[in-house]
Amino acid sequence: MKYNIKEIALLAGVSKSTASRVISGKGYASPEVRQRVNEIVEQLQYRPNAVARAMVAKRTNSIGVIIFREKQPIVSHPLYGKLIDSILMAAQQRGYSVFLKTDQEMSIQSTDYMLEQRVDGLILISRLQKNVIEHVKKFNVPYLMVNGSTDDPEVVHLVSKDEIGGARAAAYLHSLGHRKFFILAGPQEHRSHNLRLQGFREELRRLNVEESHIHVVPAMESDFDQGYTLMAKHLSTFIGEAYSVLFTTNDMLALGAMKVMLQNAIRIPEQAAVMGFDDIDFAAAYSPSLTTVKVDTTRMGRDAVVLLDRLISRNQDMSKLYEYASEIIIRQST
Amino acid sequence: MKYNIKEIALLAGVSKSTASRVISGKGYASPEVRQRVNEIVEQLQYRPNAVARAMVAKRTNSIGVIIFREKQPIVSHPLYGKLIDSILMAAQQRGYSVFLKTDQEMSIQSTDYMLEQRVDGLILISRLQKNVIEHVKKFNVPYLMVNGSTDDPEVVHLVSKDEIGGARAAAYLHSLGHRKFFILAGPQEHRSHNLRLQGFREELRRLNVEESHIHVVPAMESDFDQGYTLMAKHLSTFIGEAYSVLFTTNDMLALGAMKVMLQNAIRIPEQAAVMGFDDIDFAAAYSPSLTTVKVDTTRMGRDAVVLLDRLISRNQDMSKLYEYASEIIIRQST
DNA sequence: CTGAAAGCGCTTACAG
DNA sequence: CTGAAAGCGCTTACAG
Repeated sequence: MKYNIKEIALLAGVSKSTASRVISGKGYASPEVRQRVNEIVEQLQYRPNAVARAMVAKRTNSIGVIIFREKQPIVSHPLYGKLIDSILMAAQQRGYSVFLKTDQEMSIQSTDYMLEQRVDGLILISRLQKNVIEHVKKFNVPYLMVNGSTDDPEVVHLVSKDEIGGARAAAYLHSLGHRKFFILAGPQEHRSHNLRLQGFREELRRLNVEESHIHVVPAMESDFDQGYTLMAKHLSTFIGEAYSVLFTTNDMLALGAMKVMLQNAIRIPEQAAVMGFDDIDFAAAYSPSLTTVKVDTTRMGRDAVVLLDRLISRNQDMSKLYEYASEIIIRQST
Repeated sequence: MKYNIKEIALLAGVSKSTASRVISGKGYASPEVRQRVNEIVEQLQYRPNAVARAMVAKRTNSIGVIIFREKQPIVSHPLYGKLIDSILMAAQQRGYSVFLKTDQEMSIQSTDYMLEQRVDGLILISRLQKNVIEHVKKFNVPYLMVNGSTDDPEVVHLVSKDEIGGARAAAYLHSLGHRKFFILAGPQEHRSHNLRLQGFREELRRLNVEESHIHVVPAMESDFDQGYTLMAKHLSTFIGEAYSVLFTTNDMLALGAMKVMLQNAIRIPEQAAVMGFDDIDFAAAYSPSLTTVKVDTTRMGRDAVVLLDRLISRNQDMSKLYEYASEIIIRQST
């Protein structure tokens, strides 16, 4: 039930070359021949072998997407899920297939695998080891980074303006009258957690908020459980020292912390306000819904594909850094 | 910077055949030759071309995964995200790359695309049109269905025991003393929503719950917003007629409905209990956390790969239907 | 407009 | 243990 072009050609009474021309749609063929071949193709449900095509074209029309992340969930993480959805959609429109891989070891191995598959380009997501970039470079395959961090000015990367987002969050909360800030700060080796915290703190400084009125609790992870655990641990401090607001460097931490607060009958936002960062779907779904800083993941995903496509086909010069504005989304928690 | 085996062979001073043998690891080669080739490979960072390999092996070592779903979110849907995570992991362990595609039109096209890529096997997820199956069959490529519905006894498919799960949910709620049941039932053309509702109702019948004490509201969608909208619309009925419990055919609907209840200061579970189905991550994260029926998506994903692998390599006879027990997870909402 | 030939980068019998 | 040859399924100049 699987035919090749030779058989199609034979049945249509033409040469492989001619069959190829009509099937691939490039090159001349008389209308009669064209029709004859197409009939056979239809009848036999012939599907050209993309592997063979890739072989001669030296192009697979596929891109590799790797998410580097230590912890499960990976794809099922709300943020990355959104990104993948958007990448898939954009890739489809441009005729790319996508190989998806997650890499918990943040190793070179998954990248190597993609390289062997001869993907036309690579989208590297999240924090990856420096040596991964070094490695990819050696093979000069087009690639770009989304939401990662690098000090290498040559790397095309898409990031959100986390520092500004953090600053805006601080300004917004300050404008609401808050003067004592409790902060849950995710892993500082992550670019975004780091910049969000920095931006937030700097803005508070600018606003002359006393250092002693800012309490930062470092989080080793950045998930719901961590938010929950940490808030449970520090709740007495939070209440005892009368902090009026909690800011976290992502939504998951905020949601986890909020759950503790709700369980302890703290009224949000009356007794304490909460603000996160990312705007994952569940920020809106939670009750009370979470005020946050929105990162436009959908757009970043789409742009990643568009840019990679440009890198692949025209290889023209383009800027290396793409920054996405973040927007404050005000909801019930503040 | 991209070499082929011919160049490696040349530099190592051996024939392509020999180089191939050491690189692929099959076939004889003297230790000295082996080392010489490996050195060159290492030095040049040679990576064999998987496309060419696939060509001769007539095997790509890749599988295609397609999620059929009308609405966004697709990958970012908590349930499917989990499934993908698990599939990715299992595929990696078995040396498969995975092509991922989402298909909003539930069409044949995405499948065709995978077929052209000559994937070794196909995992079809969620509800798909009947003609997709017909189509795939023609190409006799190994495939299986996860969480879909089919009356075709030949199709290997993995499903959860939704009917039993529904029945158990009913029995559990009844045992808590509930006698008036309000139900939000997702699209009945979906196998799982349908069976969950059926199982639930049948159990109530068995328990002699009066028909008039069961109120079923049909939902056109199965997402958070739909749960919210529907509950908002029917809240007066719910309260007015003193239903003591809400059961929904999935967690998203439950969470949406719960939000309405919380906003109307209904105390959960004191005034009204809520129970969902799926056990997505946010069921546990919500406040109050949601009692639900757990579907072991992680296991289904893993098994899907294992079974597909068997289908691909040994093609041995195997059962067609794999059912997964569902387990009640009791949390704060009941 | 059409066909024979070469080639994409590998692997795999087959001889030696 | 090693190498020459054929072949996987296509496409692409090149002649005609």
